[in-house]
Amino acid sequence: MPAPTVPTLPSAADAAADAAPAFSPLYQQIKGLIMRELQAGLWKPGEAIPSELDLAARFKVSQGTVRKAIDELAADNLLVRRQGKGTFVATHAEQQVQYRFLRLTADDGVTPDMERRLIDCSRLRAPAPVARALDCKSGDAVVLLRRLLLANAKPVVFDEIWLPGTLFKGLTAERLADYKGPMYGMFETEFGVRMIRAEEKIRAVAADAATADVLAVGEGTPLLSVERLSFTYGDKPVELRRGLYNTDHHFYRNALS
Amino acid sequence: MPAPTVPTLPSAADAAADAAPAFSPLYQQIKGLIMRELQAGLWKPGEAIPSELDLAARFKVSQGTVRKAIDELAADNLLVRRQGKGTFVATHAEQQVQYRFLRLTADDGVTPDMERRLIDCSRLRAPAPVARALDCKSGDAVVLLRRLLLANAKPVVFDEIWLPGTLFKGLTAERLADYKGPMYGMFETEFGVRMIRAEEKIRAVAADAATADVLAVGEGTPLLSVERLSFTYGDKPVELRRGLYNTDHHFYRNALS
DNA sequence: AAGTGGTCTAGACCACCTG
DNA sequence: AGGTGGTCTAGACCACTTA
Repeated sequence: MPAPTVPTLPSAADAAADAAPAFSPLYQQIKGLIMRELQAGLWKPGEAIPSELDLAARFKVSQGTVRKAIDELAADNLLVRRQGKGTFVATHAEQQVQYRFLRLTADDGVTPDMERRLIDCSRLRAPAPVARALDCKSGDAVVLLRRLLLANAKPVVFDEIWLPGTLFKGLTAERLADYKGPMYGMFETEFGVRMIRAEEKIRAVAADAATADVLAVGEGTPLLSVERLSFTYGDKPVELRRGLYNTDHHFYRNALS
Repeated sequence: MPAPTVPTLPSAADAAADAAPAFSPLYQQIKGLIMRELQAGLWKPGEAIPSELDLAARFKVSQGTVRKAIDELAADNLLVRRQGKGTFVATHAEQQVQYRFLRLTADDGVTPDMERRLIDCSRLRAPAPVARALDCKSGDAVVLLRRLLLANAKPVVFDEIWLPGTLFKGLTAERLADYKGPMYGMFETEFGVRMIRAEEKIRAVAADAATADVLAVGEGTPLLSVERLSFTYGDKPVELRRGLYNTDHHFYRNALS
């Protein structure tokens, strides 16, 4: 087969061909197609996707092109490659690191495994700031979760978690309490909502009376305020979370490069 | 030329062939060689390195193999690729983002350009914890810098910066005050010390009297404590820094994936 | 033994930048 | 026009896993 000059993928006719130049390398188009199938739920988290040769045949491109597309998806943590076995859809469940997004470390350097304790789970109308973050209308139904994370039976993190009500219909305190493993794992398997990436805004704040109480610290104690906005496919925000961390014996770690 | 079976780079005879298996793909060996030349200062920050074809010929491998090595170095932020121009040694100077490692953002979302104000610069003997972090002996000569970062003429960050005395011989308050551009840029051009990556530990603390004074906040105000350990080539620690951030109108941003 | 991802090659052409 | 990085292909072989 002769190599055509920058062949446009025939099956990948761009839907909304706007004013944008919108011409991208083949492997980017392949990446987009794979991402769409991921989003559509064609392959479930933890499952293997078709082999590189399969996909190459399917898309009528060379293995190398598929490889480059998958490489990028793996770099984005959407896929996980395992030599000899296959390429798998990334998941928050069944993961060696219990909490992929939690950057907390104990002073002695070990990442403690933490106990979860649900405080309450209520359904209410979204306050304006929450609605703005979650990209829905003020007053829309949302779920508010409040919970604690404890290390060695001592509370370290107090979380308030807002979720869009439409996506989490049957979410109740019981189901949360029953579920073993990370919460994001449950969101995947029970609600089909997969957290892809998140942005955090970190500040230092003083503990108010209520917070001081649940965290068992003095009122006014400096706490780390971690506001997290999590996104699923298509950069759609699906979780707003505010955590208050007691950093007396733990710290938030970050790597720069 | 016939393709030998997993050819070991002839010029890359491993120095300390320890008990370690130590057999790695060709492109990893190439990556190591390029890194060594970077470390040796063969190419200065901001300069172009030889073209891919040049390096391929030099190392007697195909362009694709060099390409993969360079791809990883670019992903590590050691090199910067520029299509049509060449591949360049990454630098903290001449950079669009003034402070590559500073994750501070104003509440309105803009990354403010900040004014630097040096408080003092002193040479002293390393306290034990500093020596431990910098991997030198307690009592060794170190430089201690203290400075402020201001946004709109208001102090936001108070930094205490420890540097190994041996690497920063001629560092004085005058030279610091005179230098325009980011401090890490000066470290590169004046002292040949290049910061490659860093690790940060973040906590919430209460402002003590002295800190409250320089940051113009009340004593006890919650501040973000950002402890940064920076590394140069070979994972050698070369800077310990502790910043105290006033997060009343700014936050520390972080991306998770 | 068969299947998967991982490495390596050689060659073609494209996109971008500079003289 | 000539150089640089960027994309794409086709084919070979290696390393790892499973049956």
